[in-house]
Amino acid sequence: MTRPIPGQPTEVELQILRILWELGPSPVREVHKRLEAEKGTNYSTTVKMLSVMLEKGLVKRDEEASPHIYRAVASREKTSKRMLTDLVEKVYAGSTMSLVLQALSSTKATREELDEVRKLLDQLERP
Amino acid sequence: MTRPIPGQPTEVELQILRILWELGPSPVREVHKRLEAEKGTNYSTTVKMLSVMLEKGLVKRDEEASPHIYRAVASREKTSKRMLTDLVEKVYAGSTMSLVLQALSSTKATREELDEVRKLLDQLERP
DNA sequence: CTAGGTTAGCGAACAGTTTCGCCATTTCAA
DNA sequence: TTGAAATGGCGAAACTGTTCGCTAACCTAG
Repeated sequence: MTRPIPGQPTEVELQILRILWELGPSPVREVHKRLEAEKGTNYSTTVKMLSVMLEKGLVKRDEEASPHIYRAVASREKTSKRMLTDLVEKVYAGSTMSLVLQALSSTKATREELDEVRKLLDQLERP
Repeated sequence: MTRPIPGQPTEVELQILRILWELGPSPVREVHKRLEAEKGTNYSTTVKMLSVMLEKGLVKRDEEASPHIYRAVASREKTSKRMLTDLVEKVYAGSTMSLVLQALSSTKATREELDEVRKLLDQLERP
């Protein structure tokens, strides 16, 4: 398989990142519990994936502590931004607005949420 | 890589879909021209990818015509919607709004574009 | 009709991802 | 202290996606 965009997290890597975002810095055991619940994989797999991610720089770990504590390097926001940019490029040849409109029109939102978007739009228009 | 969601287009498949969306129904040769320009791959590769995509149901082809004419089965909109849903699930555990806000705040938009979003918001609020 | 180019298809090579078995090391309770 | 359990790591197998060489079929100009 080829993942042309280097550094982009793969499927399982993303799954693990999400777990780390939710749990905060955690030992392998904690990450594994979640991962196993989601897909029934082995403890070794979790260890291995984390070590791969460590090499790629997707996570860091505190080796002083025992057991080691892992944490995501990039925030959820940064990661999603990168992934969004990537998706927009791949599907819409770069127009983020097309995607926003697409996303908005295909979701059920509460009035509060829509207001929040409006507020943001106002901010963007007069900085 | 494992792509747990079956039928989701992979990297190159998406690249080809975008070409088909732009060109409309086309023979392999046309698709290949673009793909080669983008990444310098061989004609055989394009043929193979299209046949894989045919099996997956991502494209259809008119076999009467010679050369065969390929066209994307799913529209750009449907595909992006599915991919967005997927991304939102993977990164935000389901909250599309988080993603919209994220996308909006990380892009440069013209006043016209922002107005367009507003218009959509109005529509959504009173149906 | 026929040589040369175009089109289609197959199978195998290759590369990155994911999985796990097995072993070494560490930790901790009895 | 020592044995059982937890932790960490390595390397190879299994998978999937991607690429292409080779061959067959098929047009088409001469």
